[in-house]
Amino acid sequence: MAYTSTDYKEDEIQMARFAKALSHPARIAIVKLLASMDTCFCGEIVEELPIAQATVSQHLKELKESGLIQGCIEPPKIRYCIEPENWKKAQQLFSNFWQQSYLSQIEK
Amino acid sequence: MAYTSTDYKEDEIQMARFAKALSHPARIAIVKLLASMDTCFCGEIVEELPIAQATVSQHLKELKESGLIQGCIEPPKIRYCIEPENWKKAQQLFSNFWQQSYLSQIEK
DNA sequence: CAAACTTATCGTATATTTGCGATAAACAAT
DNA sequence: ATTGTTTATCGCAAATATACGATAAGTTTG
Repeated sequence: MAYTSTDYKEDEIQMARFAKALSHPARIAIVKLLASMDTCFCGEIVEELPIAQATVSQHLKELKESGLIQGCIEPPKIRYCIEPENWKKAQQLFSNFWQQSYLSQIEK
Repeated sequence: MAYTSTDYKEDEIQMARFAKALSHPARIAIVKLLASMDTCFCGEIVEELPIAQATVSQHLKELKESGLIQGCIEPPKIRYCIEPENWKKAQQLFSNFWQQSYLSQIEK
């Protein structure tokens, strides 16, 4: 990334990171799968999606780097699940973001 | 975009579109500005951000294309504001998304 | 009409993303 | 030890995104 906290607020950068992680349908689908199944293996995800294993692995890597999910090794597989701390943080950032609108004031 | 609704659910594609629109700090900052000020002119946005006018215009275009904001011509300026319908739609998509997690069940 | 003002678009350079096949790495089972 | 299973990484091609200066397009004002 080219920008720094000198350019933008730390919260804005963090929220943009989460948003970027969710900016592809495959990653949305992956996270929804994890959120609904509690946990699952990479292989199960590959079966659900219309893309190759290598590509799924790449999307998983990005989601891990965003902090939204984590993977624990359970030889010979890897079990993926939501990362609770960052999940909550993201939830809050987005919740505040949407409600910040003057529209939200009108609705209430 | 290369993918279709054959590959992913329409909601996932739509949510990814909104997320993509918010995947850059500059665009987050712009939308926050619009949400807080109710409406404002392009020029005011340019003054707030650490990027050139041409770049701001490009970000505004992307936000418009995502449907999150709209611009009405008020010669010689252009007044930008949140697009209420899509804002609400995005708000709902994200709200459902975050709450879908098993974590949300635990919290309640 | 000319000059000033506001915003969009063009052209271009660079960086990042997406997708895949091929292959490696790590471990289990035989 | 060899084989099979599972996931990550490499290397590559194509597409998209980011940023900016220069310039155009539209409108107002002098």
